[in-house]
Amino acid sequence: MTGKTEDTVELGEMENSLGLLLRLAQVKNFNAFYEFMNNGLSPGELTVLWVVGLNPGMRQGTIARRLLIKAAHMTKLVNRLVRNGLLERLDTPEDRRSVFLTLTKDGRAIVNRHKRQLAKLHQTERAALSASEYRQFISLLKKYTGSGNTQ
Amino acid sequence: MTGKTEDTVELGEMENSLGLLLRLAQVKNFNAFYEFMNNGLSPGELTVLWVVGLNPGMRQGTIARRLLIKAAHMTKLVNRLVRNGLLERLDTPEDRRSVFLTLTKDGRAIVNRHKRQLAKLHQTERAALSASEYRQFISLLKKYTGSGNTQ
DNA sequence: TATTGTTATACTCTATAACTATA
DNA sequence: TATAGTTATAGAGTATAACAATA
Repeated sequence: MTGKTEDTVELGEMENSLGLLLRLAQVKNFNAFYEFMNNGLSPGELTVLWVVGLNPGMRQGTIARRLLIKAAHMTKLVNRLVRNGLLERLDTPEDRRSVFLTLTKDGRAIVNRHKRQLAKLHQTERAALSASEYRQFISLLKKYTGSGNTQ
Repeated sequence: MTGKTEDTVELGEMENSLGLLLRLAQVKNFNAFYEFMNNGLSPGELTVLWVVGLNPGMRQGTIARRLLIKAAHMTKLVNRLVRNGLLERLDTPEDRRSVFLTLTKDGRAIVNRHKRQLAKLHQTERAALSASEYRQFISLLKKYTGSGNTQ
């Protein structure tokens, strides 16, 4: 199978570059996502729906900060999901600057469907790794990102 | 939930989602990149320059496939780098459809400067991890992405 | 004055498809 | 016919700044 139709690309130190590897990993992960999750939703949209489902009535800014989504983009993303009937903005007397979010019935249905597909996706995602390697991979990612922190 | 715990976002199973963690990691990594690499170049541009430097005269399509850059985007990226005087297209008699790439003098200077800053960046990137954790992190990323393969 | 969210602009990257010029 | 690259279009995500309403 070593047909040498494709040249071997020398990467040097870049082969151990965290930045490049994270990008390659994300592309691979995106492909797996779109293969298993044909909801017509992007990973970002689905994540926001999921988080609103677990935190009904939470301010959109709080969610955006946790997911490292910029405020301007969060507005567009929420607009899209509201337009598609998956998300609702709640007007609140508590703080009338804020926007509080909740899922619609359709939104909850999408999240539940996603939940059932999540297992299949995870199974595919870790095909290249053993169970313990996968656990460690997740653990290191959490440590690197400082996940668990509020911000 | 009576007493709203301030700003604590519940993620549920999403807390162990490879996709979300990869995104959070990439944002963190991008921030580190822009903090240490003030070349006016994006990570993608610098990576292409680096790879061309290590593989002078290679076809741009070959490099694009290895870095998972789509052909259409690669064209724009190369145009930008050529316009900025960092990259040169070589016309070749061998296959006149192909575009072969090489660095200009300025391009080589940028890559060398980047090389010296890479150590500092890597030091920052692994601040949250021990040396052995960092090594394992890289190793797992390579395994997950199938890095080492040509494609 | 500071904060929450919105609007506007611009740029990077992705995804497709149609196109050219070679092979 | 197939391949290498280009062009065009659309959309997602990011970054920044200016802005309105509210606190």
